Amino acid sequence: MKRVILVDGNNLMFRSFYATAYTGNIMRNSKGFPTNALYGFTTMMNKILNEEKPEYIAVAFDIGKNFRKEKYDFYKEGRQATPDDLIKQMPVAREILDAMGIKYLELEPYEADDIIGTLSKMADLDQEYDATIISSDKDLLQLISDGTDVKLLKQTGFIKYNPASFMADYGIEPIKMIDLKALMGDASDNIPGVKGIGEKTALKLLQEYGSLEAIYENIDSVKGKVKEKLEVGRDSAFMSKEIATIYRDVPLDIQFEDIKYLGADEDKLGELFESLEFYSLLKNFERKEIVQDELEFQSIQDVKDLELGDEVSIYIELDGENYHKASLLGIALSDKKHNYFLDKECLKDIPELLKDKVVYTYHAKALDILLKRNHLEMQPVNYDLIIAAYLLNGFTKDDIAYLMHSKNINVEFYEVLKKNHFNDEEKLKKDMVLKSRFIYDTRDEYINNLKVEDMYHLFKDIEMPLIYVLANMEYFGVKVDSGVLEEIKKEAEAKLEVLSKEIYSLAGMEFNIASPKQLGEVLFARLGLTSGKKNQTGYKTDAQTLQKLRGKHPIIDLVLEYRNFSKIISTYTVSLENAKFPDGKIHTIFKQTLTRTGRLSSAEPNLQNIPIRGEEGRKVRRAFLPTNDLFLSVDYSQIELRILAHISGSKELIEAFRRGDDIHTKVAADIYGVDPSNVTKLMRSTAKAVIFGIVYGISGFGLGENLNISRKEAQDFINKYYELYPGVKNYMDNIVKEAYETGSVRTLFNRKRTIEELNNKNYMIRSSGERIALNTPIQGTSADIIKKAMVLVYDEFQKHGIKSKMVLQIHDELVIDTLKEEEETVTNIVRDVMENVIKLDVPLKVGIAKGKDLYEAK
DNA sequence: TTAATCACG
DNA sequence: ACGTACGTGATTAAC
Repeated sequence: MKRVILVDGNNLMFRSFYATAYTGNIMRNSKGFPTNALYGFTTMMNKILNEEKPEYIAVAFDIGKNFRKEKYDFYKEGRQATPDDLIKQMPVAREILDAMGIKYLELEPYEADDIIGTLSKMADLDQEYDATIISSDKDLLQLISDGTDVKLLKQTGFIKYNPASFMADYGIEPIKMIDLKALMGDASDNIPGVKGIGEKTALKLLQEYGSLEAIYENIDSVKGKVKEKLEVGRDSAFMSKEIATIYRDVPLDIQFEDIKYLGADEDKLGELFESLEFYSLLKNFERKEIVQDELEFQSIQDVKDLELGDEVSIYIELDGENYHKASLLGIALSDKKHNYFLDKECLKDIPELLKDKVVYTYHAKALDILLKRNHLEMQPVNYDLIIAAYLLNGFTKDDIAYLMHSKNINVEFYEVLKKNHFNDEEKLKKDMVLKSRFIYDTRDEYINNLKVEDMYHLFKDIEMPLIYVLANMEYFGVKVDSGVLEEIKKEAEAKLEVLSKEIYSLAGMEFNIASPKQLGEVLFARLGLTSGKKNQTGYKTDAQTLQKLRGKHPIIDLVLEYRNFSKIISTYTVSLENAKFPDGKIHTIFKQTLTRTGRLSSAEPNLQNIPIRGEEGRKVRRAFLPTNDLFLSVDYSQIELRILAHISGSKELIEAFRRGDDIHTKVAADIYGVDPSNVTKLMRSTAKAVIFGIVYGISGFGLGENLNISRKEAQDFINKYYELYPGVKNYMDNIVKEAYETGSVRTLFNRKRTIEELNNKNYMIRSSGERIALNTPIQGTSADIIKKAMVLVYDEFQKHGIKSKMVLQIHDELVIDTLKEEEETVTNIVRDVMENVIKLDVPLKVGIAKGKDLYEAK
């Protein structure tokens, strides 16, 4: 028996497209070509090849005119037009199939269904062949027969139907699907059926009479309303049957031998995947080199051989993404006329070579840290492409290859380079000089775009100098005491041991407490606790859910405690220890070009989420020690709310801040209508939640969930707040309106964020866009402010010869590793700079803490 | 690789 | 009728 796989290509493409399109940001390659449907389609085809191992396979598509539509113009009427982004991908699907060695079939004026029906008929007639149809379209179920089964794709997985299993599910023969549709119609194809007859009645009728024809032959034995409806809808029923019937004699003129699976042409497929940027799919096979652009350049061993103009671009390539430990592979330089590749030994000459020149680069922070690691020092560069590109487009990935591809210059992506080509010196050189050339050649354009977008000041006076502030912070690092970490770990492990024993005994079995799946089973199936919401994989067991179950069973508290300690062990002892460098310090990477709001992020390891809220976790902070004498921590007090007060112009909020009120207490007093002195802790924390919720664009429902109160009560709080602070409500309405009009929002420093979500037709995504519009100017302005403060603090330190070092930024807080003798000066500088960095309608206030470790400095 | 969870502002 | 708070990074389980 030979197996034939028949794939509904149109169906697969639509499915893949809509599976991801709803998020609003569909997947595209660096040239902006949409690739989401193709990606899903390709993985699906790979899966089919792996699972089915077909000898014969064909993929059917719709094309051109459609005979059903020609005859009945209401057919598929009212359907949304196929999105352009999907149409564009359709021809490429065919190219992919060609490269995969899979035949595709299409013939005007037939639909994919008809082509599949024709081939399955061939299989039905030929004893030697069995067909399997793959689609998520139920219409194809009518083709099920002894020789044809259907793999019906579901959201996850599939159901395989043969005549028996179909009968078991539907209670009718597969071919009767047509009659079923003739009766009940099909809204998506706009097939009318019989008005008033739905699936239930239709199935009953068919089970009783066998077919549409038989029903009408015996129409007199049908009773009541149903009979009336059938009589009225007679013509419509027969016409619907005609439309719903798959045509099985499409003149394709092919044999099964014509659709033999040939296997992939890997070179061709590789090229396609390259251009689509499907790197995960490329990993599976060796490829031919991509055709790449070339450039004339000189390879240099001795810098004496260089001739450089006044403006120079430099690009370095490292053998890893963490520039605190990666090694240099080479250096590329370009000026107006020349391109050079310099051996890595030339690094030592770079500072002198570039002295007093105007220097451009890509990722100046990595360059600066590389130099520092080699005990070299260079003047700040004048222009960093990575920063410019990020400010102009928040989606920019941090690989220059993406920028270059978007301008049709084909260099290897870093991910691929790292995997395959670090040893290929010639290739490395060629790519690197292309990169330095690109930096040089596009500089004016980027600068100009920044000016056009009113972000040149932000670029030049904040982000560019900040590069060096961050480089110094990262390079100086934070000392970590392994002994303290080890102690915390031991203690936590001991707790875990006890806790797990108790948990096992309460559960009556041993299981992996760290597995949400197993834990859910134990809590809700075994112990019978009333389960709350479910997630994709089963029961929700997160802390919020478990909190609500406290008191219902002793195991809950133990599980919460278990989670607490295991988090401390894994994330805050073991991995922090692993992150230590030979100098006994941690050197994080502050990512300057990642977040959509303008904040920094910290990684490898993240030093912006060291525990503080819980006492057990907070102890981890004892392990963070100053290299100098003490830590000074200065944090903005309620900066986001002050910014809200300023940009909304809310009179009430501004006055409250000017008076120096405790804002949460003040709002609580207003909301509850009591005197501030009578505000309870609960009232204050409720008010705090309301205020934060407002900043995030929360709904009554969300606030209710959060505070564990009814949606109505929560909504009342929100309404009350709007009533008391009309300026805030006004701001919210205006900023959303403005965002819809311009497609973007800006911070006080003009940082721009485009919000594509606002154009989405999905309500949920659009709402999310509105919340982003609301929140970004606030969060982003706060980020701008502290960034500017960091630059100024750094400058002041230099000016006064301060040896204390800024080491951490945690969004609204700066931590300074301070020398005892500089304590007072440093405190004054940091406070003054932070509070006076910008004049708002409300004062900026900071809180100050000091200590011998990070635990105390808070 | 993805989903769930939890740490921070 | 819908689905429900902004911005991050790291670990683990499970596929």
